[in-house]
Amino acid sequence: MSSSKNILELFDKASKILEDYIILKKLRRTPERNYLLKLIYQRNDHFGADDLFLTVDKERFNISKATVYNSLELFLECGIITKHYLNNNTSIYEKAYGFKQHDHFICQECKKIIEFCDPRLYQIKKSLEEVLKVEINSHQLYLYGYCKDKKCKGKL
Amino acid sequence: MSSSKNILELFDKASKILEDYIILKKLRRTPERNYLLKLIYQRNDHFGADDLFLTVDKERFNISKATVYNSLELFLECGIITKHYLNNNTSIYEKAYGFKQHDHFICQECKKIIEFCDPRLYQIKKSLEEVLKVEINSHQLYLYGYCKDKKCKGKL
DNA sequence: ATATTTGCAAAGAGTTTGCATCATA
DNA sequence: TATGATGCAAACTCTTTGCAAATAT
Repeated sequence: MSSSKNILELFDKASKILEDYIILKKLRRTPERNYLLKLIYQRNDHFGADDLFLTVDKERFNISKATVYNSLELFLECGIITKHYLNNNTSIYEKAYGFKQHDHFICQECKKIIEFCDPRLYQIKKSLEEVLKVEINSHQLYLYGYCKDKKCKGKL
Repeated sequence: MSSSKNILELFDKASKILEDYIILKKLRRTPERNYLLKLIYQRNDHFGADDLFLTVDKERFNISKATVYNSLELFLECGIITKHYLNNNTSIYEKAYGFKQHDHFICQECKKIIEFCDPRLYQIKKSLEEVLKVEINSHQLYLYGYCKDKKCKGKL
């Protein structure tokens, strides 16, 4: 979700969260992970593991797919990125720290993703916790349909 | 979502929908598809393509995975089943005709799925259509958290 | 007769794993 | 120096595709 906050500042805070997590779990700092996190916070889209892999500057870093997947997993664990499972059995990711939890509308024709945030969802979640007798700590809502872009034909 | 209606009756109506669709699209009736649809309406869970494949009575039918996938695709097209993309990049399906559109809570510990239905979601969808200037024709809402089953340890 | 649907096997895409090497604490 | 992390390649899983044979209309 777009934000007026400085990207660098958010990257900085995400880095600190990662740092803390690394200390907590007695892991190790690596240049690969730092670089990947920076790449992620530089982009403003939903990207796949392979998209990220392809944007690695091959002159400066020799980063393998395994490392990309390992790093994404770690970033997920400490909550600085989120992961979505869209309609083709592949995962897409987006930076999460400093960005409001939000949901997605996906155009079935042109695949455009529109993000939105509706506070009423939180009321629904709260009341469902009681009704279902569960503890809810996250959600993903996907709306599917057709956008009305000139460029998009929409439903025929 | 559990329903008090007769399973056979629902299967019957789903079959008719399929029948109409087959005529409309000038496709052909096949015993494989009929059998698979019956298998689907006999079960009450969320199943993968392979789960369905494995329940085929090998004595009576020699059904390939390709046919399973083809059939599921067709059933989806005419709306008698629904498809979900859960957290491991595989698809699960469930019968849809005669069952209320509903959403899912997934326990992160024991993977149990609890279904629910909240009418407030429809209000949200309606108003988002105006705000986002889109046409919404379906949605999927997944809530994640911990259930409070005795059998489930929940969050540690 | 015609063209859809099938089974089979192979290909494909995305992700995970095994292992030797590297490098951080 | 002990162990976590890496790169590489192979393995794996789920899904799709190509093709010849079967079958519904």
